[in-house]
Amino acid sequence: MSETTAEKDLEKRAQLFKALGHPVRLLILNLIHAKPRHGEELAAILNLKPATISHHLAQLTNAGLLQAEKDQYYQMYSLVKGVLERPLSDIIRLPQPDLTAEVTVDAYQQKVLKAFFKRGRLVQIPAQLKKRQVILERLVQEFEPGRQYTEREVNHILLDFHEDVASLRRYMIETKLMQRERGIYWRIDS
Amino acid sequence: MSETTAEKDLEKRAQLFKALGHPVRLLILNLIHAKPRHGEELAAILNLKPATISHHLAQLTNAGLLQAEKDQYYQMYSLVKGVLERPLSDIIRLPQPDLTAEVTVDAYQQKVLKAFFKRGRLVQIPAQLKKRQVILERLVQEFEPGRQYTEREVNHILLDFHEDVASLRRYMIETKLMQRERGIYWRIDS
DNA sequence: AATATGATTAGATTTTTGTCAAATCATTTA
DNA sequence: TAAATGATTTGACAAAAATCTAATCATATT
Repeated sequence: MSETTAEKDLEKRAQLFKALGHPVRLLILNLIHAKPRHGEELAAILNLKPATISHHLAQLTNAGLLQAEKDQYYQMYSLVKGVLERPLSDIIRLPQPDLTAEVTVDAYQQKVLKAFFKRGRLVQIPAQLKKRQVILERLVQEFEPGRQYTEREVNHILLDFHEDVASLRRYMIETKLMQRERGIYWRIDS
Repeated sequence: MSETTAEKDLEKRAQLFKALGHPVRLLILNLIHAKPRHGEELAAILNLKPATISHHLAQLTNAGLLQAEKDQYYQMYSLVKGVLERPLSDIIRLPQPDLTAEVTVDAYQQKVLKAFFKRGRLVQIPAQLKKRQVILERLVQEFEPGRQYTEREVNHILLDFHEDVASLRRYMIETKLMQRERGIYWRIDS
């Protein structure tokens, strides 16, 4: 199983928030914000063991929020400034937002389509709006854009999928996927 | 144990980041960012059980990132817009930054002071710069600001704390806590 | 060189979090 | 009214995270 870069990136973004998602680490950031400090000092102030502080500092450094610098044999930690100014949305948002949206819609639609089509035929017309919509959008693709159909032709095409062609026709019109005038039907491009 | 409001507030801030600190929840936010969605759809897309999604949605809603609205018998989730625009620093920072700083410095200093003073006397002059600094800052407070002291007077005062007054005097000058000129010493206000 | 001090790592334990199956609710359609 | 569907809650289990003690490192002081 190879991980895609997008996945790794996602994990990294979550990691940044995870680093911020602990009260002690927020306190540490505030203390260091006042001035750079070393671990022992933080441990004394926060009443925690140095090992624990070390652990928290490692997480914050890892996430790119802190930087360490040696001073004598103290390890002085200071804020990495730019990061904190970024808005949440900046970190939440994925690299290719539209790509995500694409894959997405498909997954749900496919589930519905799979549930209602058996051997190429429509088992049932979904009662629920959202599911029916998915089905109708599939069916309308059987009609060529721009071309005009008589009601008889429409029925013929729809009969391949379900016997209740009257309902299907009506739904098509209702949802504005098709339009009718004087017995002639045509597909409406979305 | 009564919690202070500051503590509760801190916990709440951490909670917001915690809600963001999981890859699945970042994906959910991105999906909902594209358009409002209901739980079942998210479950289908992310290939997780509805119960799990419900759990994640509850966390995001709790943190004030999502809002839910009934549509038929779907629960449609959408983004609470303002929140995502806030910069990280806005959420990290505590209400009273200076108060924190105060309490803070004290805790470390007190630890050092406690370690080196026994029964009012200085057990030992700390070898380490940072600790010595804490001690010196304490000692210099024995001198009145603005007043001038002879070396003999200085020795007299310091002898109450430690026998090696020569070293203490030297450190005081080095660290610019006091100044000397022609045998006269005086305290320097920071 | 020996000692002291702060930082880090490793291992163990406790606590918190993520996930699912099953049960329950609420709403809508038949 | 009965059946269907999505949402939520509960309980159980697995995985991850927080904390500590003890051991090890690195640097500085004596």
